[in-house]
This record gives sequence, C-alpha cells and structure tokens, in this order.
Amino acid sequence: MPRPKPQAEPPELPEPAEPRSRDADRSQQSILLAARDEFALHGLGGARMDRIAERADLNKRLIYYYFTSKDDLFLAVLEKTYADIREAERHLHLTDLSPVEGLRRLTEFTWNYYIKHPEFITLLNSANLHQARHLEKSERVREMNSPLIQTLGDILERGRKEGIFRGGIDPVQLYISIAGLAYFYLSNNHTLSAIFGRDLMSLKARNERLSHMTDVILGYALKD
Amino acid sequence: MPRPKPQAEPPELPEPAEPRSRDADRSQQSILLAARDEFALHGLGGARMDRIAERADLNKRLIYYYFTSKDDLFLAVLEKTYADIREAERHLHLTDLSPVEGLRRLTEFTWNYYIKHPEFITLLNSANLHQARHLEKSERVREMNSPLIQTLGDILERGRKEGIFRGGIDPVQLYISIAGLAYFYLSNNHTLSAIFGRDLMSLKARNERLSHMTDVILGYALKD
Amino acid sequence: MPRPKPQAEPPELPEPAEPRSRDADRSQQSILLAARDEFALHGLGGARMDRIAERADLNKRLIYYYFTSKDDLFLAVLEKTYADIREAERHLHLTDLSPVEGLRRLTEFTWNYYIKHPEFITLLNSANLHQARHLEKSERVREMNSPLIQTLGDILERGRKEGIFRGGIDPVQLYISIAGLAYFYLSNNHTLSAIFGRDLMSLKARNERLSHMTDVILGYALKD
Amino acid sequence: MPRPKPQAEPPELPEPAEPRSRDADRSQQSILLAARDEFALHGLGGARMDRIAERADLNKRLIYYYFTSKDDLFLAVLEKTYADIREAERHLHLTDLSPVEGLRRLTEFTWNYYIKHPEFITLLNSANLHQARHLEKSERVREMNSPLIQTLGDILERGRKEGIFRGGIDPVQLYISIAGLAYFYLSNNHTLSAIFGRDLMSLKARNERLSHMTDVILGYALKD
DNA sequence: TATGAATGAGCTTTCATTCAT
DNA sequence: CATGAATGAAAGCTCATTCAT
Repeated sequence: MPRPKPQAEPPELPEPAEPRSRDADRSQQSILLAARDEFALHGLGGARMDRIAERADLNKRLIYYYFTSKDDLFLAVLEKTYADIREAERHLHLTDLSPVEGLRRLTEFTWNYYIKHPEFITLLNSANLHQARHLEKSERVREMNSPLIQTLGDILERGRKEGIFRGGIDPVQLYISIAGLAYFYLSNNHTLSAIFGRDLMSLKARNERLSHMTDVILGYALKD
Repeated sequence: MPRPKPQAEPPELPEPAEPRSRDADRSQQSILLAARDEFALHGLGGARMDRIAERADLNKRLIYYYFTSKDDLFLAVLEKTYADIREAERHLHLTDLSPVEGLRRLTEFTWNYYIKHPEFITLLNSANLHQARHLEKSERVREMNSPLIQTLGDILERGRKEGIFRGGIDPVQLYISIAGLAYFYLSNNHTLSAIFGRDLMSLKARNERLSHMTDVILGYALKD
Repeated sequence: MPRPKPQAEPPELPEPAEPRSRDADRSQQSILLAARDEFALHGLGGARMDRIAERADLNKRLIYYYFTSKDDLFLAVLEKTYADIREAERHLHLTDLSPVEGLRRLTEFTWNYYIKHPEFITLLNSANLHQARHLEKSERVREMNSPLIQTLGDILERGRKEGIFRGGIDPVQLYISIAGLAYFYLSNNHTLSAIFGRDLMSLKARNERLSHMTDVILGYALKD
Repeated sequence: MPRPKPQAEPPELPEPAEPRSRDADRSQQSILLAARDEFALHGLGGARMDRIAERADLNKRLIYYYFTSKDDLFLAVLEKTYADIREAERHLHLTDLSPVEGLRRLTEFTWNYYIKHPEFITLLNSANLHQARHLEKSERVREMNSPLIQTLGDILERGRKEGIFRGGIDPVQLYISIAGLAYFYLSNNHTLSAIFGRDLMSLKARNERLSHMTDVILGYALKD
C-alpha cells in the first residue's frame, strides 16, 4: 500500500514533468482545502472526517489513502498553513522601506493577513491546545521559522543606527508582540464583543484597531 | 429538579460550619473544578464527561443532574472563570498608584494571572472557537464586563492631566493590547517554541517577556 | 419499610373513620392520576417516572414508597381504569329498556365512554403489548369481568323470546364486537385519517360512525 | 452517503442473479425484518437497537448508516408493513365473486391476515400511540390508501342493484368495521382472555369468532 | 485511483431505582 | 410523610478507521 505524502511545494517551482496523475494531485488539494475549512470551523476535536469528505466531494477512504489518519491530515493542513503565510511574507519586501515604514507595513500586513485568513487563527489555537505535538513530528518545522525575523532584525538595526529607534529590541519579542496585538483581538472577538457589548468587527472598529496597533508598535520602537 | 447552584461567593467569608450532608454544594463545586481542568486540557470537543466524573470522584449521572448537559456545564465553567478573574482584579487597587505604576501593575497582573491560570486561556479559546454561542445564552455576561476598563480610563486621564501620557487613548483598546501581548505568547508558546527553537517558558524567557511587554505599553502611553 | 398498597375503593363506601392521613390518600390519588395520564400518553415503555412525579407535584421517591415499581404502578392504574368503567356500566340500567333500546344504549355508551376516556384505549393497548402479564398478577382481575355480559345475555334472551332477535348469539362475542367497532376506529384514528385523507374525529364523522355502528349491531341482532 | 433503499418490489420478479457483494440490499432487508419483529414485540419505546442488530446479525452502526435513526427505521418498517398487506389484498380478486361471497371472502381474508401477521396489529398500535407522526412524514402514505375501498364500493353497489344489500352503505365505514371486529379481538386477546377466563385463541374459539364476524357483516349488509 | 459497505470502541445522555435524612 | 442526592446499567447514536472490490 503506497502512501504518497503530498502537499504544498512552493507553487512557483515548475512541476517536474512526471505524470503523477493530475487527478491525484487535484484530489489531494481538494482534501487539504476541505480539511482546512473543517478544522478551522470546528477545531481538531470537533472536525469530522465525514464532513471533510463531503466538502471535498470525495470518498472518505481516499483521505486515509493519502493522509493516513486524522492527526496526520491535521499536520498536513498545519504545514500548508505555515507555508502559505511564509509565502505571503516573502512578497513583503520590507527591506526596500524606511525603518518606520517597514514596521508600519509589517503591522498592517499581519493584521490584514489574519483578517483574510481567519482559519489561520483557529488552526493555531487547535495546534496549541494539543501542545504542538503535531509540529514536533514535523520535519518541515524548521523551515517554517520566519525569515521575517531576520528582516525585522535588520530594520531595527537600521533604525537604531539612524538614531530613531531605541536599542536592544529583540526582534522575536517584537514579532510576537505585533502578532499578539492582532491575534488576540481577532481570536477572541466573539467573547470580547459579548462582554464589551460592542461590535469589534465593524469596518470602523477594525480601522481603529489597526491604527491603535501601529501607534503602540511605533510608540515603543521610536526613541523619545 | 435540581438547583444548579452557581458560584463566586467572596472566598474570604469563612464557611459556616455546615452540619454535614450539605454535600450538594460541594458536589457541584467538585464537578465545576474537574470540568474546568478537563475543558482546559482538551477543549470542549475533546473533553470527556467520564473523565470529569472521575476527576470529581462522583457519579457521572450527577453531572447531568446539576448541569443538564455538556454545553451547559461548559457555560457554567466559563462563567466561573470570568467571575474568578474579575474577583482577582477587584484586589488590584490601581487607583492608589501613580499612572505609570498603575499601568505597570496592570501589565504584571495580567501576565501573572495568565501564567497562574493556564486554563483561562484554553477555555477562552474554546469559547471563541464556538463563536461565543455559550456566552450569548448567559445572562450574567453583562456583569462580566471588567470594571477595570473604568479604572484604566481614570489612570489614562490622570496621566494625561499630569502631562506624562499622550491623549486620546481608548482604554478598551489598551486593555485588549495588554491582554494580547501576554495571551498570544502564552497561548501559542508551544508553536512558537517549536518554530523558534527556543524555550519560551524558561524563567529567564518569561522575565524577558514581561519586561518587554511593560516597555511596549509604557513606550506607547508615555509622551515623548 | 411499610408498603401500604393503595387505591380505587368504590368511592361511595363511607371511609372507615380511621385517620389514615388524608394527605397520604391524596398523594396516592395524585400519583395514580398523573400516572394514568403519562401511561396513556406515552405507553408503558415511553412513560417516565420523573414526569409522573412532576405531574403529581410530588417527590419521585414517594411513588416507590406507595407503588413499589413502575410495573406495579402500571398495574394499579390498569385496575383503577377497569374499576372506573365497571362503575360507569353499573349506572346503565339496561334492564329497564326494551331489547332493541338496550342494544342501542349499550352501543352508544361504549362509543361515548371511549371518546370521553381516550386513556382507556391507550392503556389497554399497552397492557396487551405486554401480553397482559400485569393482569395475570392481579387478584382483582376476576372482579373485572363485566357484569354487563350477564345483562347483555338477558337482553338477547328477551329479544329472542319476543321473536325479534335471532337466536344463538353469544353475548361475549357481541360484547367484543360492539367494543371492537368503536375501539378500532378510535384507537387507529390517526393512521386511518392519514390514509383515507379525511378527518375521522370531526363531529359529523363521529356521529356517522355511531350511526353506522348501531346499524351494524342491530342489523345483526334483529331477525329478518 | 448511503441510499436507504426502500422496498416492496413486486416479489414475483425473479431476482437477477446478482454477481455477489450486492450485500447492501440484503443487509437492509435483514435490518427491516429484524426491526419489524422487535418493534412488534416491544413497541417503539421498548424496542432496542442492540437487539435489532443482533437479530439481523449485523453491526449496529449499519442500522444508522442505512436508516438514520430509530424513528426513521420505524417508519420504514411501517411503510413496508402497509406495502405488504396492500400486496396481499391485490391477490384477492373480489370482483370475480358474487356480492355475498365477496363480503365473506374479505372478512375471512382480514381475519386470517391478522392472525398470520400478528406484528401488523402491534405495529399499528405503536404508530397510533405516537399519533401517526411517523406517517405524516411519509410521502408514500397516499399510496397506502387501500384500493380495496374501491372494490368494496363496487361490491356494495352490485349487491344493492341485485336487490340483496341495503343501500347507503359507506365502504370506508364497512371496511373499518370488518377490520375492527377482527382487530380488537386479536389485539386485546390477552386482556380479554384474562377477564373472561377463557382462551380466545384456541382453534375452536377462533373459528367461532370468524363465524360470528361473518354473520355480523352479512347480517348488516343483507336486506331484510 | 477510487468507492460503498462495514465495524469496534466509545460518546453523551437517559432511566428506574435507592440512599440518607 | 416526605425529599434531595446519588447511582449502575444501558440506551441511542457517533466516530475514526478498515474491508473488499
């Protein structure tokens, strides 16, 4: 029984001209997309293999044929999710910008990406609920380390040299902070909306949030 | 018909020496605690009623006797969780402090509370995965609105009047930001640790994080 | 542990002046009525002890105190049901009527009683589903034998002697037939209504049925 | 997604020699038969899915795979039960007989069918206990309307034209009466036997009942 | 490559019944 | 006489997974 482990090669790479059946590839992609949606909607525990098959319009057995088990499927989805955001980050070109613009741009990007990809947040929550035991199994996890950290380090260093940023900022800490400012707001928007009795997802509210976040990040980074 | 006795008596009050057999309350509290742990560990979907009964050392049937269903039990746990943190906040006495100390104190408190109560984070994630449909059913949700928002508003105003804080800061936004800086780091620590290949939960790392967070919040609030 | 077996004394008999607590009696009667309704509505299998307690507005434990078990309670209800209809039959005074009027009156009575006491039918169905195993346990079952059989026999004999009824009619068979003509129509009215697409319980339909039944019975009994 | 293959193909058609493995149909038939027996024996409420699976010698899960729920299974059984009796009625050929013989034949058929198919009675009782809510969901219910009503109407009309039957007989009423005379006797035979202290199911008793029923029906239909 | 049929283990929930006072 | 608390057994149903083709 063959287990052709699939997925998420960087799409730019020209497909090697071997005819590994277009159908096979398409099926796997269908499954992956369907699974992503299902996991995002219900979490790992609440996701149903049946529903994934239905969403993908494919036989359930096929999921096992390609992905072995629910857990492995989840891992595959997770890896693809990371690959996707890394891919998006690659188009940011922060190095072309001034330090201030760079930070602003990164903050905006993070915010917008989370909004456009709500599954990202739910998926990450699921992964962490299960203590990242999935990631530990992944060999591709190392590659997931964002190249942004490097870039962000460069920006901070440039800014410091220009005398506008404070020194001693850990790019990892700052990266986590930017993400955290966006993530918490979006991830917990239901709870927060219920508690504060105001709709946090209106266009106005979202704009205010982004503005606030930028202020916080720049307020911190900029020297007095 | 049972009486799902709820909770959050001020824990200071010394229990009047019950003449025994008032086990109803104790049973409900046992269930609530056991459920909190189970939900925190496995999420709503992954939690098992059997395990909750086992943890509480009580008959499974009793859970239904007092709490009707898994969902209702989850809601009860959620309400108690909120009641607990509100109770803790009540002891903060931020108004006694200078604006700067107030902000610092609030940041520390948030950070420490999340660390001491890891279930808080997981529970909130679960609640949000289910789109807060539990909270919507709750009539007590309004009371959950943190009185801290008011206090935080006062602090910001005081600081502004003293000429040390910038103006126009929305206390809700700031509250969410403080929480977000802590929450994301802790909630996603497994994923982040795996990706960055460094242990984010070591004592040193945790201290660094708190220090960073405080810098960010004050860096933002303080006028240049 | 005392088990004061209750119920269904012929209500005319003056209560012996022993103070077996009015409350006790009232409780038992409440339970009996509540149980009758519940069993009639849901059958023996579908009936719920909880609901009976709720209907009777009494503690569930009390039901067991007085009636030992669900099965025994069902038997008690059954006995009371029979006692009730026997009691009603006692007021018929068929012997005062002409044979033809007697038959007509009995048919009408049967029909009207079933209509006024829909629980009678459901209860009997339940009893028979369980193969009357309840009745076999009952010592009072002998007393349940309708005295009407005797009366009906007299009527038939009188009619025969007057030369208007055919001879050789078995009163038990006729009794069962009268009951059957009414019972089946009412017991299966839902199914029949659905199948024939007409409402069998409208006033008009009910009158037509009674008229038809009387015609059948008299058409059979009367000599050509 | 399974295909709850229903039933009642005209059984005459010789099964095309299936190339094996078309076990789906056989499984569903097994379930249906087992369910019919279980429901007949214990009613809807008392029936156990476990026992049905055991009877059918199939995995319990499969029942849900094909029939979704206990209620739906019950409906399927009910529909099959009706289809079966309708099928049997189709072989009666009452139109070939004289009016008197036609009525006699119908009475005999009804009686014998109920005796040979005791599940029919219990199933109907269950359906009616639940107020035919199952039938209301069924789209096939219209087709269940007995074609016999038409035939019976023809017989009555023929008899009336021949001057031997009385006029104005509603075939639906008569159909219900014939069924009722048989149904009540058989459905309540346990209760009745207990009360009258005589075995109503002995061969002799059964013959007497049929004879009585025929007399009643003909006595009613025949003109004086 | 693809699929419909089948399953064992286990889930939430229900129920009649008993305990303890 | 009356009751709230508690329970073991089992019910209907679900789920990830495998079989057989």
